[in-house]
Amino acid sequence: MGENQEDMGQAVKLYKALGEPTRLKIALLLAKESNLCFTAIGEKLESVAGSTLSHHLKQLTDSGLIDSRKNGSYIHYNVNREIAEKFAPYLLA
Amino acid sequence: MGENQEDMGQAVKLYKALGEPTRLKIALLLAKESNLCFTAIGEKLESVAGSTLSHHLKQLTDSGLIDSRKNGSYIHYNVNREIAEKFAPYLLA
DNA sequence: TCTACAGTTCTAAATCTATAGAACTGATTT
DNA sequence: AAATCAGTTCTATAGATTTAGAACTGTAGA
Repeated sequence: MGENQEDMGQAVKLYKALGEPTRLKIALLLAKESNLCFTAIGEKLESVAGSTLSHHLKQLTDSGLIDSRKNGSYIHYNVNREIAEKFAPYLLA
Repeated sequence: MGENQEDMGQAVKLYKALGEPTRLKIALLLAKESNLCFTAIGEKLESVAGSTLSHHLKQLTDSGLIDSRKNGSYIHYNVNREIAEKFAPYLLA
């Protein structure tokens, strides 16, 4: 087969991350607007607690779909476009 | 935005369907070999009860990712390639 | 230094999901 | 008709997931 086990593991994580409405929204937000930080993302979602948002962002970054860069006390998030194209180009459409 | 609510709903269902190891395996199996029927799929997975397999196939078909065609007492399954290309081309790689 | 802000971790509760056994429907074969 | 095979539905259970409050860490600013 063309696919190996590591890929399968990453794919499951990534699709599981996207298979939840709030996280899919976050991914779509970040695909549209780069470099949003934690608070900015939270403001674009209606009523999500900080602890919940943190949990969702962790799953998305753990899957490899989004990258984070720390700048001072802010963390900026971006979609990893190479990964998105391979696994979920719908995000970039 | 380019994405509408219906698309979001379908996308969540589809990614949720793929975000589980057994279902991802099924999708990869079907991407590689077309027209497998229920029992043939079950045989390619190690130890999955029929009721469980039925449940998984329902989720995959409900998401639109796989199609089913009844032929006598058999049901044959196939990946919907148009949907796969848009949402998860990784399956076809 | 003290306060405020950005984000994380801990803990707990409610909900959801995966799983399979048993009983079922409907088509096929003998 | 009776038995068999393909697949579904019902029911129950163990485990995972989502959610948020509270307490926390680290950075920035007054």
